[in-house]
This record gives sequence, C-alpha cells and structure tokens, in this order.
Amino acid sequence: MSKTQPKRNATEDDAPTCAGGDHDHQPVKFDDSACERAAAIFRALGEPQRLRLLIMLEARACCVSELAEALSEPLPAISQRLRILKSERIVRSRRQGKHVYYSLADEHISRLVTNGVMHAMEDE
Amino acid sequence: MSKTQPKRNATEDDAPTCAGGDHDHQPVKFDDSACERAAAIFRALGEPQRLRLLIMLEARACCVSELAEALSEPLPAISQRLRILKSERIVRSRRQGKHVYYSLADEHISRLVTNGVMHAMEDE
DNA sequence: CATATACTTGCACAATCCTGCAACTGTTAA
DNA sequence: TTAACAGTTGCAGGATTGTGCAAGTATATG
Repeated sequence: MSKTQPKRNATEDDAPTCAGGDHDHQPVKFDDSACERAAAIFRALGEPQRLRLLIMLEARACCVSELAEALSEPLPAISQRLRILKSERIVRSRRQGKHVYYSLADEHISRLVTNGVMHAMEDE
Repeated sequence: MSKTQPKRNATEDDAPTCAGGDHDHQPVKFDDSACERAAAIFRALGEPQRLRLLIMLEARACCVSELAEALSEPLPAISQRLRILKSERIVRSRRQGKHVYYSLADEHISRLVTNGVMHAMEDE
C-alpha cells in the first residue's frame, strides 16, 4: 500500500463520492454518464454568446430574428448557437406560422442560468 | 423600420433583458462583463474530468494525491485541472504540511455543481 | 545538507470548437 | 406557382483548449 495519502483514520470508507467502485450508498450518488452529461450542459452554457441568448430566453420565448436583432448579429449565427443549445436539450423550439420560437427547456435550466449569472455579478 | 419581428404590441418595451441600451431597471439585471464571467465559470465546469474533481470536493476538501489516486490519473493532470478551476475562483487551496488541500470556493459553486449533476441524472 | 515526498509549471501536439459565408429548406402571401 | 421572408445546414479557416511528459519548486525528514 502506497502511503501517498495522509490517511485520516484507518477505516476503509475513504472514497466518499466517486471512487472506482460500484457501491451506490453514498451521500452524493451519481454515475459516470451523468457526470459527462452534466459537463456537456455546462459546456453549452460556457460561452458568452450562447449564455446571452439564454438570458434573453429566460425572460420570455423569442423567435430567431428577434434575438438576432436584439443582439445585432447575423441570423445564421444565432440559429447555429440555438442548434447547439437544442442538441443539449437546454432550449426547445416550437413553430408558429413562419416564425420559430425558442424557450428554455425547463425550470432546472432556468435556475442554472440565473444562479450562474448571479454568482458572476456578486463577487466581481 | 424593418418588419422582421412579429411585433406583439405597439409599445416600445420590447427588449426585456439585454438589448443594446443602457437602462438598468429591468427584471433580470445583468451587464456585459457579468455575462462573460458567468460563461467562464460554466466553461470551467464543462468538462467531465474537472467536474468529477468538483463532485469529489463537494463532499470534502481533498489534497491532490488523494484526488489523483481516487480517479486513477497522473498527479500533474489533476494539478493542472485544479489550476484552471482555481483561476476561475471555483476552488480554493490551503497548504497543510506537505499537502495542499483543495475545496470548493463557496456555497454558490457547490449549488451550481449539484444542480447540474442532478439535472443530468433526472432526464436521461 | 542531502533526499524524498507533494505539487507545480512549461512546452508541444492533437483535438475540439467558434465563426462566417454561401446554399438550401420551409412557410406565407400575391 | 412564384416571390419573399424565416430559418437551417455545410464547409473551411482560425483560434482556443486539453493532454502528456519532463523539469522545476517547496516542504518535511534523516
């Protein structure tokens, strides 16, 4: 046994969350794929342009041209970003006439966005 | 005036969050730099390896070798990732003897991580 | 002081991702 | 059906980023 770790006590329950084992009676229960999925969501949120889109959508559903005009950016760029957000199920789209309205997928996402921005505004 | 947008009503309060203007009496108040900062945080969370680190740190503070052993990865790799997380003030480090203990920076981050993973586990 | 442990940093390679433009699809109106 | 509007998709640069290994720093121990 390598003595790299400081070894708090001699018992064996040393891996509280995500060691290599497959015991699932831990306080924070999560599996490997959930971790990857969560990271994918965070990555999608991790870009100023996309995040700004989401902040607008948090207020209300918008169509693509609305977003493009509000942000002063070409329409294909907006569409592309929405596509990425949709592929992660962060936004959903519904067609209405010749417009496509985008909105946040659920309350969970909404809270995630809000919390992130709140945190960013607080400590800097 | 271009009639690209569907124009819900004729009033002028059409930009609820982040239009180009500089009026700050809106429901969701946030400025440009906050958006970029928030994105930077999300981006840091947006990688499975780093996220896994954070999930471990959510349970308790760990030193680098602990994390390296638990995740079966070379120590420099862990250190590198922690460096990135620290540069975004997502984790903080405190030295204790010959070990350096890392922990989440604050409750806000902890909640962000938890919410993200929870969401990921729910709908897939 | 010299050595071992614990961790950090630098650098180069590879992969991934964002962007912009052009072409294409779908919907409404004449 | 044709034309105009709304949005999507494909593709090729260019930039950013993750990874691995080697070398460097810092702290404790003999």
